[in-house]
Amino acid sequence: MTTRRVADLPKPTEAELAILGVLWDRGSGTVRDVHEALYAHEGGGYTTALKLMQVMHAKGLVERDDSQRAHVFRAVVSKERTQKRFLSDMVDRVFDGSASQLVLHALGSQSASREELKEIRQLLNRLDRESK
Amino acid sequence: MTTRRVADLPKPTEAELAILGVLWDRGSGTVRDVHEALYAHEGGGYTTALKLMQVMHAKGLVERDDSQRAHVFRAVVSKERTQKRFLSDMVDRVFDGSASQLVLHALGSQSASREELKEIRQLLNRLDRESK
DNA sequence: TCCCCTCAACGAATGACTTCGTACAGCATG
DNA sequence: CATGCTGTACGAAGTCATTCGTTGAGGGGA
Repeated sequence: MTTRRVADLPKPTEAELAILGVLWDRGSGTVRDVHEALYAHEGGGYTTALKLMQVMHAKGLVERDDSQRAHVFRAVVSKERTQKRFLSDMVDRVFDGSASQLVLHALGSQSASREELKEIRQLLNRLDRESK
Repeated sequence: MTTRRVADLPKPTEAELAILGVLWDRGSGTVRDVHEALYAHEGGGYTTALKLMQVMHAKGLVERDDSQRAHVFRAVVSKERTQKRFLSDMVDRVFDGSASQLVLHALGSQSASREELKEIRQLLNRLDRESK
């Protein structure tokens, strides 16, 4: 396996997702960056972070610039695309394929600010118009 | 481990969730019921379903009536509670804790019927009123 | 009674994810 | 050059989820 279409990339695991989160925030990062952001303060070993990132690279989830001694990693998949991926997986597996059921649960149980509610309402209006 | 508070129940795995889905639909079911609903048509073995349900029973996810020769299983956790659980896990892990970000993604990428949109709007109105 | 069918129990094998120990390379400093 | 620091590579071990084969119990029918 040398290359892989983006659509084929495996779903990130728990630990991989946390690492992607750091890379999305920073744009890019070394193993040390990730280790300090995620593992250092709770005793996680440096090589644990390293190994995970090597695995992620093998899977194609991250790309690596090894022109520096400390290799620089960058996420291959965008945050939005990954969020969408997780979302539709969950709609299928947990909400019987009904996204609006999920939305109702999410709105009902979690808190949203007034601005967020406004934003949701605007999207709702647009959807309403489009579905005419 | 003999008993366990509901709140402590482990998050169902992929396969466990599918089995819970059958039990939620039917109210209860035997291993054979579950096997036929999920595994039979794709060549999955009977003992695979059995083992999974034994594991689920050991974890406390299902209860078992063994007064009949074919034990009858029933979900311990409700569908709604489980949906909520998965939802908030995902909000934390994938959407940086923002439920409304998740809602926006879900509304944007998935389809919803007009009735569903209406229902969402009503909930939105109520939330808006309450946040005053 | 004897055989067959359905069932639960159990253990083994596999594969994925995670964690960590060890080895080794490059570089700077004394 | 020797030492120490920072880095990558690699493999082993542990855990968990999943799948399946085998065994044995129990009940019904020939």
